[in-house]
Amino acid sequence: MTYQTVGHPARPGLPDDPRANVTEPTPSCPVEITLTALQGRWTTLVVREFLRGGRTFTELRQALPMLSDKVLSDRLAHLTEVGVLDRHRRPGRPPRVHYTLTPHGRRLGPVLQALWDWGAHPSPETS
Amino acid sequence: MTYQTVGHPARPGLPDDPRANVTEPTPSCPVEITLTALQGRWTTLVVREFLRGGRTFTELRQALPMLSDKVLSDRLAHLTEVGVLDRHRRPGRPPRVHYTLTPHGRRLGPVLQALWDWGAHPSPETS
DNA sequence: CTGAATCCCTGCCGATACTG
DNA sequence: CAGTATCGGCAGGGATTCAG
Repeated sequence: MTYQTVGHPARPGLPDDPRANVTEPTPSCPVEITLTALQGRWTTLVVREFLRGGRTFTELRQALPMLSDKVLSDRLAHLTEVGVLDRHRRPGRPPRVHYTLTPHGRRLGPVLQALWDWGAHPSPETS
Repeated sequence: MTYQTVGHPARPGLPDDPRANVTEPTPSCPVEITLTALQGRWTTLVVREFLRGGRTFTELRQALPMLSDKVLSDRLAHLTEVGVLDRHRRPGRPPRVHYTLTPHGRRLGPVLQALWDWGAHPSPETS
């Protein structure tokens, strides 16, 4: 945690970092990086399944029956690409592929927690 | 905070709530609610501007020059609708509209902080 | 079994032009 | 000044089919 401000009290979500002043949704902004990693329908639910332990393709399909194979495949590939998941081929019959969270991926726990907290808190404005 | 588990240690992002077991991206899931509120390009940057204080349409346009009027208007309407912003018409000449964060919107600070933290942390896997 | 390829459809985003 | 209306382009997501 080195991004925190030193000159004045920390304002949540507003670290004293040059990237906190971007005026465009540039990919170098940490917030954009995270949202990109979690981007796409079903992605957070897939991550949630992994927070409960390693999973194979088939197990995920059973846990999320409404998710099509193609999209599941896309999500797993995406999450692997951004360093959230590790992919392990299992030799043998039938061939299965095992996915696990990387340490980096495991750190998404607090992120989902924060998203959950805000959404779980009732908004007086929303009808 | 009543969603926390009671029977076993809390697992971050995995509260002991029936909604934590949804198998679809249903709008009632708190995580979905938050992601819906922050949905759309530029949205987090607009929220960031408000964490720095109330803003008028013109001030926002100056702060985010690459953001078109239409999209800015869309974002402000969306954020107002989900209870993040309050809208105040300023009578007089020229007519200005002032927006401020609601208490609910102010609670997005920690959310953006969590998103920032994860994205700012280097991933050993990402090329 | 675990995806990859293809196709279509929908919704977002951006630009431009117009109104109270 | 602060939006609304409209249009086009493009990318995301779902279903189906094919391959290693």
